[in-house]
Parts: sequence; C-alpha cells; structure tokens
Amino acid sequence: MSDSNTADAEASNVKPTNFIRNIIDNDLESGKRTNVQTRFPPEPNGFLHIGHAKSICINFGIAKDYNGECNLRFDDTNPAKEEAAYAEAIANDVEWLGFKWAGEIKHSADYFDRLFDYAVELIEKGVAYVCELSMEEMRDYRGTLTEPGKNSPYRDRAVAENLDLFNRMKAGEFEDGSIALRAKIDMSSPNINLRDPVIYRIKKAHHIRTGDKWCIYPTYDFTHGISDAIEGITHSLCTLEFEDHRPLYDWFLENITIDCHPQQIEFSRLNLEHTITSKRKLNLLVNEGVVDGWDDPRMPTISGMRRRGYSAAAIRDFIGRTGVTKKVHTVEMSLLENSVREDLGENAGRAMAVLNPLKVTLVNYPDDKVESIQAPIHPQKESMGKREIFFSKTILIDQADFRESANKKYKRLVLGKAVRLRNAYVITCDEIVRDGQGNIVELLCTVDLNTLGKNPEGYKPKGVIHWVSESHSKPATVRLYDRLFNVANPAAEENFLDCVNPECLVEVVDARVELSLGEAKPEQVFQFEREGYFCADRYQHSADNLVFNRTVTLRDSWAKIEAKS
RNA sequence: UGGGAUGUCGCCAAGCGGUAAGGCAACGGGUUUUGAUCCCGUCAUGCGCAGGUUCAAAUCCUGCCAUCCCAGCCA
Repeated sequence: MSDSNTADAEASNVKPTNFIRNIIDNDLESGKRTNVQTRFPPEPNGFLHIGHAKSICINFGIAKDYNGECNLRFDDTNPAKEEAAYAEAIANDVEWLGFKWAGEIKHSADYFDRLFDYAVELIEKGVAYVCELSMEEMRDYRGTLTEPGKNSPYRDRAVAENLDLFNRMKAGEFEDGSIALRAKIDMSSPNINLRDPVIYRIKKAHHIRTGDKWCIYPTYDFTHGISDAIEGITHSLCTLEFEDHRPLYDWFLENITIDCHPQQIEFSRLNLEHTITSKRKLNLLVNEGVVDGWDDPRMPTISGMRRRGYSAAAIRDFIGRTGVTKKVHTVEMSLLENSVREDLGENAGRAMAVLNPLKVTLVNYPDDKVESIQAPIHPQKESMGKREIFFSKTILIDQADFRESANKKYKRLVLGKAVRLRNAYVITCDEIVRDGQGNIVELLCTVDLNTLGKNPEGYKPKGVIHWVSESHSKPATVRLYDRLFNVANPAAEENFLDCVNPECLVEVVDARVELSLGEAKPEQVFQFEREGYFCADRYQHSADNLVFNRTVTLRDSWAKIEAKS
C-alpha cells in the first residue's frame, strides 16, 4: 500500500506507445541520441491542474521508461506573476503524484547570468539589437497575419551602441516597457514569432529567486530552449501552442555557442468535459468564492483532486488511458471516474454510513441486547481483515431505502415485505409510525434471528440495504460533491460562471456512520456501501468531528431503471 | 485571408500499402448478503469529402472541406 503512491510501483507489463515514444525509439536506434533527458517546466503562477498532470506523466514517465531522468524546472522569467508559495505547492503536487525529479529543483533564474552572456553574443554577432519602439509602435511595425511587418528604425544600430544600451538596460537606466532587446530575424516572415521577437525586457520587479539583482528579464522563447540545452535535455516536450515557436527555439540554439540542441516535440493538451483548465478562470473561481480555494475538492487541481479522494495512481491511470497525440481532444468525465472507481474498488475499505437516517425498531429484539459482528473490510479481499460492527434493537436505515408500497423492481424495504440488512439479519416491516404531519418517523420491524450468515427459510428478502445501530454510530458531516459545471464545455460559454452546477456540493450534516469510522485518519478512503467512495477530509476531519468527502458515487444502474419509468 | 497543425465508432486511440486493435460509454445476459464488483455477449464492408495510382489504399498522389493555434516587452 505504501508504494502504491509512487509511479515506480506501476506494473509496466503493458508498454505505452505513442508518437513521441516512436520518435525517441528512432533517435536511439539511429544513434542520433544515446540517452533520454526530459523536464517538466511549470511557471510558478498558479496551482497545477489535471492538464499539468498529463505533462508530468509524459515527461517523468518517458524519462523513467528510457532509464533517463526528468528535471523539475521552474520557468520563472516573469517576476510580475510568480510567487514562492505556488512553487512550493507545485513541488508538493509533483511529489504526491509519485514522481522524483533529478537532483535539485532547477530554475530558469539559475541561468540568468549565462542567458545575459548569450544575449551579448547575439548582439556581437549582429543578430540582436536594442529597440526603442514603444509597445504600441512595435505592434504596428509587426504587421498582421496577412501583411508583413516592417523593420524597426533601430534595427541597424552599431554593435557597440547595442552593447552599451543593453548594459544600461541592465543597469536600470530605463523604465519598464520603454526599451527592449530584440532578435534580428525577419520582419516579413509568415511566422509572426520570427518577426524580431523581444528577448529581454525591463521589469523592475522583485524576483522570487534572484531578488532585486536584475531589472531586465529574458522572455520565454529566449530562455526556454537555452535552459533545456544547458540541462542537457534531449527531448523538450510541450503543448501544441508552441508549435509555431519551434523555429525560434531552433534559431536561438543555432545562433549561440552551445553544444546541445534538444528537440522540441509538441502534443495536445488534455481537455476534460465539465471542467476548466485555464489558470485565469480557475483563479476567478477562487477569487469569486465559487469554491473555497485552489484545493477545494471540486477543483480540477492536483491538490483539489487529492482532497476529493482521487489517488495519485488513479490519476496516473487516467492519463495513461487518454493517450498522447497531436489531435485536439476533449475526454469524457466517465473515463476519469472509471479510473478512480477501479482504484478505489480495489483499495478502499468498506463501511456503512446512513446519510438520511430513518429510525427502525426491531420489536422482537431484546431491549438491552448488543451483538458484535465481524464484517469484512473488503468482501473480495479477505486479506484486508475484518471490522467490528454492532447490532441492537434500534437501528437507522436510509430514508431512500423504504417505501410504503412499490413495484417488484424496487429491491429495498417495503411495508409488509422483507429485506436483508447488510452483514446482519433479515427484517420484515410490520408498521409505519408517523408524526402529526403524516411524515414517516419510525418503522416497526420484526427481525428473523435465524438469518445471520444464512438465507431465511421459506421466503426470500427483496434486496440488501445498509444500516447502523443508533447507539453504536457516530454523527458525521458528509459532503456530496458533483461536477462543478453542468455543461460539457464551460470554456465555450459567454460567462462560464453562469453554468456552475448549483448542486456541485450538498452538505449532509446529520449523517450517522458506523463506529469503526471514528478511527478514520485524514485522507483515508472508504467505500460507504451502496453509496459511493468517500475520504476523510485532509484538513477538517478529526476524531471528534468526522468529515467525509464523496469522491465518486458507485455506478448506479438503478438510477437508469428509475429514470426510464 | 498569411503561416503552423489536425481529421479512424458517442468519447479517447492503435494502425506506417495486404484487407479496421484496445479502453471508456452504451446495450443485452449470468453470478452476487453492495441495484457495486466480477463474468459473458453486441457495438466502424467503414477511416472528413472527391478524384487518381496500385492486383491491393485508413495508409501513396491531387484537389477540396472542417476544426484548432499564432499579430504579449505572458508562458
């Protein structure tokens, strides 16, 4: 169980195959490469989400399978957006997901000195220049998708002047946005990224790693490929939107003096139905108070899913099932739920919890008698052992498990009929007790004492329902989570906040759970039989305040039958 | 509209010139002290469309069509 949370423990009898692995296989076979080195390069400007999980699984997974290593590198080139707290949360999430990065955590900022030197090299070679166009002017000069841009009036400055200006930029002589260092490539390129992209800009901001040492910062395009090369990355795997940047990635590495040229390969992002993965929108959910934070169990963040009760193994399994291609796709939620159920079905201990209690008095059972029953923690896995449950005269069942009358399809308790109490006896309902308003407040039943562990003689109970003994149960808060959005593609909505599912969280405060659940530890997972999978809340659950989050329901074919009629 | 990419079952996805894997979903049926699990079975004469090459095409060629990405001193 302890190693089920590391990707190393994964049974690798089924070898994943995808176009990236095919490229690597060919590179190794042809001798183009002799090793495999990858990296996961998040920007510390938010929490990691399910989309990042895909990138993590691909990068760390490939490194592991090819006996290589994967670096964790914070792409921290924009101090205006980055925070140390995010960096810390990201590292925790990667670790929790079960992956180990090579050596120390890396930072693009670790290479700022070398990056500066490479910029100087470009200037000296005459392929970079300091440009004084304002941002608006630069936009005008850039042209459009269909029209070429035109050269900046500062494009042909002398090398010495560029060097002087660049050093003065570094010295803090200019204001943010007033001046920038640009690569001299081709203002008429049909690829807009090649129209003299900015490689250094002024940002008088405090950096989480370098403090106030710098007031100029390299841009992503200039930084990323060079950082990869410095680290000896062989295959730089990223998402589709960087495809147009690949010529730039290659241009920098061809124009500086460096002996490593990683290959950038792009794959499509993971899109999941009923969820959103835009950091901006996720941030809005947090700031608008729609959810209680980045790690709210409804969030598609790694920490949110963790708190929801999804295991790292289930998330890894899900990612593996979605595949790696260049096709823009959107995966159905049922695929994720399948992975989660498969993992929890195997590993979660069983327990009984009554969400909406209805009192049942067993009229023929002795008033003060209490029976101890050894119930299996997992009916299909005896090795998981037993738990002790208690049976007594007054028990609680779920309100949904009783009907005064019903057709033969209803396999629960009905007035005058019998039903099996899970792990215990068969009971028959004799009478309904109502309050002044006519609400059912109690059931009077007869228990067949000859049915513990064996079938009753002469009749067949209609089904099996769960229960707890009233005086041998504990109160608990149970949070029923459902999908956050009620449309498949919230990102396509005019205002995605309008389609937040009003029932994404239903909190049950008066549930009753079996005694053994009083010993649940935070993050421990259970199957509440006939209800679903739940986990003790990572932060709010304690021995005297039981709080369980519903991870996912059990598959429910009854709901389909019911919906049909 | 310039450039870059992508189109195989409802959703993913193998396939790489020799006659359409697999998973999820769905739908039947069996087992069952969880309407769960498990087990069996059904589910593309068809690979965006139209031509062409070939004994043979999802795979090669040509032309269309659709969708996604790019005009931050964001990543």
